Amino acid sequence: MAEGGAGPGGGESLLFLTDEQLRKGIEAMFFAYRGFTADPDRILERYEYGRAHHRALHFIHRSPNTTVNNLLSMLGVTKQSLNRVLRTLIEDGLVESRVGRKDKRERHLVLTDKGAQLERELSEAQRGRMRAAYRAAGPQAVAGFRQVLEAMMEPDMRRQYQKLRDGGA
Amino acid sequence: MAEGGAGPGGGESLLFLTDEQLRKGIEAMFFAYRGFTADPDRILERYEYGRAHHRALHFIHRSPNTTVNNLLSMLGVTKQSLNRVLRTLIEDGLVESRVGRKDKRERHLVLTDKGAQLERELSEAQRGRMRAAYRAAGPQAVAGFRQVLEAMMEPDMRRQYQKLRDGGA
DNA sequence: TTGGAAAGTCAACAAGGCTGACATAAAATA
DNA sequence: TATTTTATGTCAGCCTTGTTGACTTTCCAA
Repeated sequence: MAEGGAGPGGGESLLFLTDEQLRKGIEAMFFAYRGFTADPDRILERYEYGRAHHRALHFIHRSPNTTVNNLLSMLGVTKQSLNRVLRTLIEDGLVESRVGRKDKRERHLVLTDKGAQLERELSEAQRGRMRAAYRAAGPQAVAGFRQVLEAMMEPDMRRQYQKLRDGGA
Repeated sequence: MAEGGAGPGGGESLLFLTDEQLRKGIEAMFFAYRGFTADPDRILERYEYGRAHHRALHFIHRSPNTTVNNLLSMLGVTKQSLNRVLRTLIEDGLVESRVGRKDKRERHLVLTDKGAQLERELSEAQRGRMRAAYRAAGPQAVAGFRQVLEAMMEPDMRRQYQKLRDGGA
C-alpha cells in the first residue's frame, strides 16, 4: 500500500504519499479543526448558542435571502435538525424568515441587524486565527492548503463550495 | 480590516489575506472536514461505533501502551466521555487495558488483533481519500496544506501534534 | 382539481460532549 | 508512618445536535 521513492513516472518524488505522511495529514486535520472552531465556540458559549447556530448564521450571511432548502443542502443536516436551530434564531430576533414572493411556500432567510452583529463577532474571531495562520504560512502555502482541501471534499460539497467561491465574491 | 494590494513591505501581494479570501478558507475547512470523516463514518455505522471510537482507536494505534491520561490530553475530552467509549472497546475485545508495571495506577492501552483490524479498515478508507487529494494537488500543495493547518492549531494541540509527527514516525 | 413539492411540527431516540460526586489504589511526601 | 496527591473508574444527570417517522399546511403546476 505504501508508495515510496522517486518514481519513474513524472520524475517527482512520491514520498509525500507514504502512509506515514498521510497519517500525519490526518492528524493535522484533526488538531487543526479544533483550533478552527475554538474561538467561535468560546463566544457562542456566552450567548448560549452552539456550533450549529454559527453555521446557520454564516451561510445566511453569505447567501442572503437563501431558502431553507438551500441552507439544508449546504449544511448537510436534516430539516428537523436545522429547524430547531433556526427557530431559536428567529425567536431571538437574529434571523428573519420571509415568505417567498414568487413561491409562497418558500421561506427566504436574512440576518437582522442583531444577527449580523453576532455573525460579525464570530466571523472576526475565526478570521483572526485564519489570518494569523495564513500570514505565518505565506501565500504559496495558502494556495496549497486550499487545493488539498478542495480535493478532499465529496463531489456535491465541492460543487456547493465552488458556487460560493466563484459567485459569492 | 481588509488588506489588499501589493504592499511595499516585502514586495509580496497581500491579497491572500483579504476577508473574502479568509472566508473562503473557512468554508473550505468546513466542507473538507465533512469529506475527511465521511468514509470512516460509513464504516463505523456497520459496526455500531461512532467517531469517538475511531479517534480512540487511531491514537492507541499511533501510541501503543499510552496511558488513559495521555489519551485524554490528545483527544481533549473529559475522562467520563472517553471512559464510555473505552469501556465498550475493551468489552468488545478491540482494546486491552494493562495495569502499569512501574506505576500500578496507570492503565496502558493497546489494540488487540481485532482492534488493529478495525483500525486498519478505518484508516485505509481515510488514507485513500487523503491520498487521492494529495495526488491531485501535488507535493508542493501538500506542504502548504500542512503548514497552514499547523499554524491554525492551538498551542497545546500543536505540541501534541509535533510530538507525534516527529517521534511517532 | 388534484398530485406533488416545500416547509413546518411533533415525538422519540442516540451519540457524544459536559459537570459533579464519589471510590479505590498507589505513589509521593510531610 | 500518616497524609496528601495522582490516576483511574463509575454513577447520575444534563445539553446539543444529529437521526427517523408520521403528519399537516400551503400552494404551484399539470
